Amino acid sequence: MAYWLMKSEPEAFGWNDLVRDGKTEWDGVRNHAAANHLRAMAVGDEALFYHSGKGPEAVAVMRVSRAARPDGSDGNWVSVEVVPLAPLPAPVTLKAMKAEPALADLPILRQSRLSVAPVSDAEWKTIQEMAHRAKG
DNA sequence: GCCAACGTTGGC
DNA sequence: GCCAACGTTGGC
Repeated sequence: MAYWLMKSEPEAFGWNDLVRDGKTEWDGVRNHAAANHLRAMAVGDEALFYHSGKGPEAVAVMRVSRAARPDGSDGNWVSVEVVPLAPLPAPVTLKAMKAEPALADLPILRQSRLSVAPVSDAEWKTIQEMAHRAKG
């Protein structure tokens, strides 16, 4: 199973919206690198829901419930379906991630505009631990 | 094929 | 609100 991180502006579509809807089509990705990550997702993979914009932070975990398929737009863009799993015990802020040496290679820290990115097993574990620690 | 101009995203 | 990073477009 692979891990991912997916960004959305909460004003447009946030974690609460996903919980309310029960599932969502993760579409609108118009960046080839990010789209390739969507294509690499398998059902059962888990992804951090990351709120971009003001006070950027990872807030929850969701699960990929359907692999990538064409999203119906022009071109070869794809979407996946995701379902909510659970909120993190406490949000993990971008600031905290930047301050954590174990996350130095996290793709979103190296390329802030990448909206869908892989997270390694070790990085995932680190972020989970940070979330538990932040809860206190 | 190169590069300047422009638009978008996202952090601060 | 501003700016940096990045991608795309269009002129040459």
